[in-house]
Amino acid sequence: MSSRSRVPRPAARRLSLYLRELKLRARDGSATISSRQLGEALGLTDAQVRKDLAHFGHFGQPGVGYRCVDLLERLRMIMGIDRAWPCVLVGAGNIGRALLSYRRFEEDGFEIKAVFDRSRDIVGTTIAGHKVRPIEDLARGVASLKAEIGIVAVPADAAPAVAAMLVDARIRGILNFTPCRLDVPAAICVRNVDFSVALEQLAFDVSLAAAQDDES
Amino acid sequence: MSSRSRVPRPAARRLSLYLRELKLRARDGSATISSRQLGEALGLTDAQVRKDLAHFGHFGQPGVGYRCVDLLERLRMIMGIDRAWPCVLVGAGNIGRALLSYRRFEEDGFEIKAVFDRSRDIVGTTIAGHKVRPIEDLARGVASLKAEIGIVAVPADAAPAVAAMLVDARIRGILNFTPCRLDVPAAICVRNVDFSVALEQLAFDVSLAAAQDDES
DNA sequence: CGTTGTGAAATGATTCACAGCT
DNA sequence: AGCTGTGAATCATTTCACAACG
Repeated sequence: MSSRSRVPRPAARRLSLYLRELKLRARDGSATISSRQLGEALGLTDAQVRKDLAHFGHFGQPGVGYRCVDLLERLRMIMGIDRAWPCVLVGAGNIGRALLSYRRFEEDGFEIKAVFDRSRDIVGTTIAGHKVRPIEDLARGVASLKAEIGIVAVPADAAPAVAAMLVDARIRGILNFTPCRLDVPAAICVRNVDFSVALEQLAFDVSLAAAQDDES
Repeated sequence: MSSRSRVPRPAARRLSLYLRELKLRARDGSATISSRQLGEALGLTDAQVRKDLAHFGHFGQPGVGYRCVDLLERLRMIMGIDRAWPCVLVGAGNIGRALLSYRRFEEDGFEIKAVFDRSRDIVGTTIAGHKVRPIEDLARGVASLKAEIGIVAVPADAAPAVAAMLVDARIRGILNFTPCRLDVPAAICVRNVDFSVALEQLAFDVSLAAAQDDES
């Protein structure tokens, strides 16, 4: 489809939020939703919702709004999640285990096809139905499963090596749960989920809110 | 300190990134770091680093750069993490367990002071040194521990009720691991960590990268 | 009516470029 | 020399406001 180079990045990132709200509405049986309703649910203005969606096509009906199920399906196509995304997980520690038990991924086509760990104690055990394989099998596993996304949930010190292995294995994207900045070729997408950063930013927000309280 | 209303939000969010890199440099024994080095490590331009930091004060020395330990301490003050932040965790499932074992929080002054769950099977057990308490004790616990941050790691259906309880308990900030948008008064800060959203955005990025490959 | 889609205006953020300091 | 801090210029995003539509 058309050139998405002109789509503002913030707009592209909000698509997941629209998707989530639409799933809820569709499940609740709403036939349509207006940009105002969608915006209200997400803390955005109606104009922003319309402009965001308009970057990708003409999905709405004047006087009516957007048909939930329709828009849902269109967004899935646009985001590339109208198909299965085979994933591999590296690291079967606490975070890895939590991810394996997190059923919500599968709803969206993300399926953890294999789990790898370096610890001899963990390799061979089964966690939430997944047998843990030795890290040495990673490249072969990625290739044979045609996995495109790698989830890194290892201790920080192992992260660079794991990232390098995933790159060698021709992975396309990495979801990084370690606090390291992974140094990978530009063609490989990385998204970081850092709990400490999230907590710090929250503390910052709370501090600022407290400072504003004091002012008034 | 001065009015921070004019600090761009993106700049404020990058402070955590600067902090993380500075910790590394300080640990490695670097005395100073230039805006260019800091930017390179984080994928930003030197000008942006300087402008970001200049929003909060004059921390650098022309011809030299920034003294790592100094800047580290200043950033901690600015972000409000130069003190302890007592936290409570609600939900002792897989994610909650992972968080309890995540030692990195404590390094930064975030300490989980109490854990609550609604399941009779889990209440009373001890996880990573924390005894799990019944959810009914939440309000009392928050008050007696003077907890300011609540971490929500419960199933999605329980999230709204838990958020309401935390609000009633006079919490200041919520770190939300559920895929729900929590509806709380404006004075209460919420930061969401949604694994599915992260995966979706990653898949989107990968799709776009693939589309660009095809073009060329 | 109410709602979308969209140019135009306003706001916000980043980059540039350089004076001034060490 | 090397580097910071910053006004000015550029670039990006959001909001406004309204014509066109069902």
